[in-house]
Amino acid sequence: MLDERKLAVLRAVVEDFVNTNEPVGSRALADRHPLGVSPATIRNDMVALEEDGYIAQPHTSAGRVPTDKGYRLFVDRLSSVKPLSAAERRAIESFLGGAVDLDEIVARTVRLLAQLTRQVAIVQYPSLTRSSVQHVELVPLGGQRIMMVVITNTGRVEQRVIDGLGSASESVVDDLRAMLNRAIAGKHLGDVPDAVEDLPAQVAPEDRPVAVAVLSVLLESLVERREEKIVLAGTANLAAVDFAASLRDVLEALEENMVLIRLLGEAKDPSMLTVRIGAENFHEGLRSTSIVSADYGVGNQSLAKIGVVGPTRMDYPGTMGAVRAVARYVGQILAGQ
Amino acid sequence: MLDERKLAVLRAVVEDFVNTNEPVGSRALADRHPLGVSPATIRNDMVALEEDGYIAQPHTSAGRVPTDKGYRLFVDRLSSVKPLSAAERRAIESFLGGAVDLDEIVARTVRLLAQLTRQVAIVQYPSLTRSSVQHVELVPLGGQRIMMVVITNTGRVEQRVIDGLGSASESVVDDLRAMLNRAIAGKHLGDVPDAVEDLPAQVAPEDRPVAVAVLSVLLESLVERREEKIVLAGTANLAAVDFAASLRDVLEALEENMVLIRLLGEAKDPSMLTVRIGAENFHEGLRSTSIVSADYGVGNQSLAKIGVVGPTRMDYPGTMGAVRAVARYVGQILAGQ
DNA sequence: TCCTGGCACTCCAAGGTCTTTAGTGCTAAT
DNA sequence: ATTAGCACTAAAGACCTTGGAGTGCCAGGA
Repeated sequence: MLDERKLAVLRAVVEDFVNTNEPVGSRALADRHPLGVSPATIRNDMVALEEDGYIAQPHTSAGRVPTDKGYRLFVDRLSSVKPLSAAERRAIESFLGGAVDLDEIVARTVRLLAQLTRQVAIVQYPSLTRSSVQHVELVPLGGQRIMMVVITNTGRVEQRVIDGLGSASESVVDDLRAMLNRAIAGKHLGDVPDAVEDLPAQVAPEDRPVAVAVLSVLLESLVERREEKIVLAGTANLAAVDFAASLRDVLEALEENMVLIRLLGEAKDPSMLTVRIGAENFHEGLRSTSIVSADYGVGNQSLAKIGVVGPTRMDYPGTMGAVRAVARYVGQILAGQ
Repeated sequence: MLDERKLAVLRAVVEDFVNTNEPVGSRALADRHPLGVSPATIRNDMVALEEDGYIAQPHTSAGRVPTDKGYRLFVDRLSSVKPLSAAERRAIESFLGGAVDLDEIVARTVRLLAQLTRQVAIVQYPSLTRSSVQHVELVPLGGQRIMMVVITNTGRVEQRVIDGLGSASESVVDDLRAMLNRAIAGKHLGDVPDAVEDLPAQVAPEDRPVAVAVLSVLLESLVERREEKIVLAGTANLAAVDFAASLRDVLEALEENMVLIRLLGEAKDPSMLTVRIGAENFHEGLRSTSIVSADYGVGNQSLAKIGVVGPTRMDYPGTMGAVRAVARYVGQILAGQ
């Protein structure tokens, strides 16, 4: 049904359309690609490709444009991830190298990815749920308040103020802190609830309310609150593109963090590049965009995702190469920290 | 030179142009505003206003459009800040009320402001330099590393990993922590350098390298590093506007945090509303935008700024009202925390 | 059987002309 | 000082024409 040459034609259509942003005709194809056949033959192939839904005509007597299905086939079978140039790799290394803390690593990563791809980049903070507790700190503030700071092994810091405690003497706080750290330091966040379950029983009855309050805030902030932070960059790159949907819809979708998190999260194959094309994205406003995402992490452990959002008409090999490379470097940097 | 009526004409021109986004002519003005004179008279006034540079014609035989200078006069003398409706005030209160920590207060504030004004909102995190130290925590990590966490009285938390220390026994860290807190807890950040100057002399000679390393990181992260965090929301609202400069330029400017910080920082009169119109903004990409900003803080102390970026053709009274109201509420919320 | 050159056909995009329309500036009268 | 009237202007829209890129199909050739 689809012989070698028809696939070559589809590949050529995608490549040319990505370059020029104009429907590509049979003559132009024959000129620019060494297909070895005449425009008339290409036309016949195009009819077949169109019947199968891989390309479409904006109107009679215009050239052809790839459909979502066409891009999908291109990504799956007709292209390979394009490795970065040596210069680009060096740029990544030097740019990410100077970061001093997690915030800065993330901030630099997202800007770097936006710059490399000339599209919108998304970076998710290392997930809380997959990391483990490095240390818990309790700091008595003035009044009857305590600040709790939890540090994870990925360098993330969560803080929360606990209010409305009656008595909270220094020594009680000290005891609690020591007890907490004994119980959960090094533990996976998922295991924290079990680990602290019987702690209240171990404190003196009069201090139990304080302990309970602290624990409930701890659990709430670490486990129940699934909110995962993400950062964007490169939205200005959208202005250059003209979308089928309005630019406004796209920008709106990008501001809804929950949508983005869900999109990134729906990667098919963990630890691999995932590409979602056009209507494959469930969100209305992103119908005319594609998303290339990847996991990053330390060793085999995936911590979170990074990704790029651009028009369906994007340079898939290049974008995929950039995303994969940046994901790897971030993993290395995090491992080194 | 500019009598009452000419000012009334200017006010009417601004208001109509903001509403319709089309050059406004003398007939339309006479119809929609009770100026009590004929179009011909209005035309005469317009000539005077144009000679003085308050309005301009896109081309001969078009209506008039306010210039930056015209908007400036409008803001300074012809309009008053429009207070929010009761419903809006209630919305603010309930929306900001549910925030649990500083991050969430800021995130909610910026989204709220974007929604109220239908423009791009900017919120700056409470400045480090103006707050004081609540507590310093040192946490020994694995290896030879220490994590330092500084908590300020505004609820902000700065963390940093200190690496490459030779010896760092538990007791040394404990001593250092106690000493540090004695020296700087409660102190203004600006006073920290003086306060810690002679600390190294107080520790045992063999521990001095550790102390010096910790102090240098502390100073670096608190004082030298002036980077102030800001958050944006509502960029999608820009899509509806058509700018003289390209949308891309505006989006690019908005991604440069340092530019925004500088813009917010250049408020003329602290603790008051500041409006910068069009070319008054030094940044190229923001030549066709205006910025309304205000300080927020606790009591008389200004902690940081919030602001709104929109087209010069914006509803100044309404925007100013929203910015002022939100600034006040954020101050209250922070005070309550 | 597959490929190719040729040809008639289609549709869009660009350019040109004309008309309409909103608005102006000026002048003379009130 | 204000106004009515009028001639004038420039942009915006409607309409037409033209050119070109591209297609589909057919008949002939390898």
